Amino acid sequence: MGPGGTSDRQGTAGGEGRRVRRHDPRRREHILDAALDVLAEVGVAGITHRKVAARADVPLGSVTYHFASLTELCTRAFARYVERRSGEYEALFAEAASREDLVDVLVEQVRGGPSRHRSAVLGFELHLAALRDPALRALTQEWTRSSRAVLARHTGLETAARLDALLEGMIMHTLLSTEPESGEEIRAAVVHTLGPAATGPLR
Amino acid sequence: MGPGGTSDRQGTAGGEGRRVRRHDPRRREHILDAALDVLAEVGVAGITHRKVAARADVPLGSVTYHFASLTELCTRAFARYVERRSGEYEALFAEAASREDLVDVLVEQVRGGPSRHRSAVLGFELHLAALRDPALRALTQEWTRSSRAVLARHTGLETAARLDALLEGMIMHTLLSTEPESGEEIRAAVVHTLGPAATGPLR
Amino acid sequence: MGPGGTSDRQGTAGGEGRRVRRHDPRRREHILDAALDVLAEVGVAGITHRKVAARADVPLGSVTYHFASLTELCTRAFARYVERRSGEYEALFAEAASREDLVDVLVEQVRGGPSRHRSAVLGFELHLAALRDPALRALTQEWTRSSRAVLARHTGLETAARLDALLEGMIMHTLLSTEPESGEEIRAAVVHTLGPAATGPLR
Amino acid sequence: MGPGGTSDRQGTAGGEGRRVRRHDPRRREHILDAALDVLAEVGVAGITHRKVAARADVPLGSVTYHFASLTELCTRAFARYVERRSGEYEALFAEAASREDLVDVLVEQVRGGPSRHRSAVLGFELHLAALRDPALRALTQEWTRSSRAVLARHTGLETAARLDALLEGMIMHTLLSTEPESGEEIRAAVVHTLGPAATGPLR
DNA sequence: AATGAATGAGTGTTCATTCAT
DNA sequence: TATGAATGAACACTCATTCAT
Repeated sequence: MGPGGTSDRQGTAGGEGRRVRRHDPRRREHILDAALDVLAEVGVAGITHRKVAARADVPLGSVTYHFASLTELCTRAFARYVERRSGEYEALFAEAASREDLVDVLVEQVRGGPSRHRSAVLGFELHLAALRDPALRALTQEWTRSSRAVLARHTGLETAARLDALLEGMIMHTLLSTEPESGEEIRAAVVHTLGPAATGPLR
Repeated sequence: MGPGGTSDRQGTAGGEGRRVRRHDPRRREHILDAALDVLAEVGVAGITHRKVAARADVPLGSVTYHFASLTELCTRAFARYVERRSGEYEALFAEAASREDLVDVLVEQVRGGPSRHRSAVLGFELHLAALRDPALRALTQEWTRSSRAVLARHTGLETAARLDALLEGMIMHTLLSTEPESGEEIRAAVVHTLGPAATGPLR
Repeated sequence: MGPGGTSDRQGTAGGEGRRVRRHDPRRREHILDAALDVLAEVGVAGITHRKVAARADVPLGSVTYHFASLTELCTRAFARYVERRSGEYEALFAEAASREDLVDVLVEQVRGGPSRHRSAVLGFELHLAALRDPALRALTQEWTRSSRAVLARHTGLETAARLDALLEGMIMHTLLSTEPESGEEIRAAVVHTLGPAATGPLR
Repeated sequence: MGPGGTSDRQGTAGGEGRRVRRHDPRRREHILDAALDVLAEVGVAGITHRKVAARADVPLGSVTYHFASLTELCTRAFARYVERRSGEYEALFAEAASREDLVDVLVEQVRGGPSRHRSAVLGFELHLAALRDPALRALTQEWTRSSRAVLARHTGLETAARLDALLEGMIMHTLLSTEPESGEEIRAAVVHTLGPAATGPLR
């Protein structure tokens, strides 16, 4: 789509006068969120400046102005994702008081819903991209470290690592499975991986 | 890239006659292998007809002649990957006679080497692509089914599913980790997931 | 001007059906000539793929297909210029039988007309570009060598070199001068630089 | 380039306070000198506001604030060049007392060194630009007039014009030649063009 | 007076795909 | 059957210029 395209927002149409919106201090963050949306939808393989600009309802030039390259945009967007997701993750498990709570939360993570779906897809996108871009490796390591730390508070370090891997694999399989995986199997796997009740420092 | 390009094979010609290779019945497979190489290197995000043609040392037109679209090329290449990988996987575990053998093989899968690396990357590439392309979903399901079946011959179905997920997660983590994960932790996780010795139908 | 622009030639308009013109074996040369036109008009500073395509009445993709980069296009175009100009130059002086003829031809070179103008501008354009691009240096050296050789046939080598430099400077000054330089001064300068009649090997 | 850029001066800031330099009356001239540097390096073809701003260590906005357009910036920069160069030229020849001195100075002009290189490149850049921009024509005429006047004080007008042209051509050839032209040839050409000793009004 | 933020036009280039041979 | 030539759409990115502050 060129500058003369029809789906750009610079047409003369639209009586709203939606024109002047200079000096939006949140513009950068706004663009990053749009980039995450695009990444969730079409992945690193499909992201373009134009898609991000359209999603953010921002001129194309604004995206290239705020981020020196598409690569940098992706990197920053993924960083935002990790930061945000780490917070959510922490909050999620902070509320788990009993072992049963813990299991419930873990199962919920795997079964997911629409919002979990987006988050999981972004996570895998990041992991795969990090395989080829060392600059992203820092992010995946930070994410692994922080998610294990959260789990370890309930289970001990060794179990946390196992659990982390198990979740990663199960989430992917769940996302790909057409028939919804029965909750029972997931629960059984989680419980088994958690091991005997006394294992963790869960009071 | 046209005749002005620098990386094409044409133009310099030379009298060697290395030009005529008409009617190569393996041409199709040759191209698919090249496509897998490219996918391993740059992923779905970076694959192009031209890169595949260059890798296969084949004219650009040959790639589009044998495959109607880039998407189809990727799909067929992934199918080839799954087929081949399934065979390897089966062979790998067929030799495991004792529980100890089984553990060894599993650990080896995770620790991987260069050749495992390529295979793992392709696997994740396929999984991620399948999240968005239903046509690929059939492949991931076939792969999951077959790998679980192989494992189940040693462990029972339920354990196989767990193990499968655990491997998936651990492989990804190992690929991304900078410091080489200690073999001990991997072994411990595998053993724990396998459960008490008597669980499986391992004769 | 984007793909949706109005001055591109891919519009649906024009009942002529001027569409199919595939397989023009002279396409490359045609583009090079167009590039020289553009270079003469707007210089290295102003040349673009699109201007060349428009001038050649050829799709944009055709230009990038035949030449890997704009730099290569310019280089090849300049090479074509030097080759052509060398031939013209040689022919021009081949006809000069007497010393008077020689002077006439030289004066004519400086006074120039519209066609000389274009050629001179291209020459300066090439010289300036060659100052920064070593790849073009080969062309300017070839041109200098060949033009001096042509002159030397009438004057001896040393005089040829002087004459060559004098012409270069005078042509530039003439091009830039608003009032048309009197032919007399030019002639006097040429005669003086040629030196006493007996100098050259002009029988 | 925006905040995402890597070569901008902002962002890293630091507490040095190297930031406030308001009301610098020499700012304009500073920018013009930077523009000349850029023109010498990349020519009219490559100059941009950003490169000039970077070279002058000045905010981008400062360049567009002081000069209404890039064209105007170039014009003013070239004007500065001509003015300065005229002064230098005059000073150079003012010291030439004898005909031998004169020849020495002229030869030195052609053989040049790094500083002459820059100056010569700028001169050719200006000449070529003036071919297409009548606004610059005034500058080249002024430069031609003044350089001829300087020479004419030693040689008479007619010889000055010849000499001027010869120098222009020889300088360009020297700049482009890979092997350093022998000083002898240059000297011989200059002496020949100067003509018999008595020609000029050189006391 | 001065500048950071912003944007629309346009650039070089890549590439999937089509087509004549 | 196979392929070199061709092309239109899109892409990442640059930049002159404008404008609010």
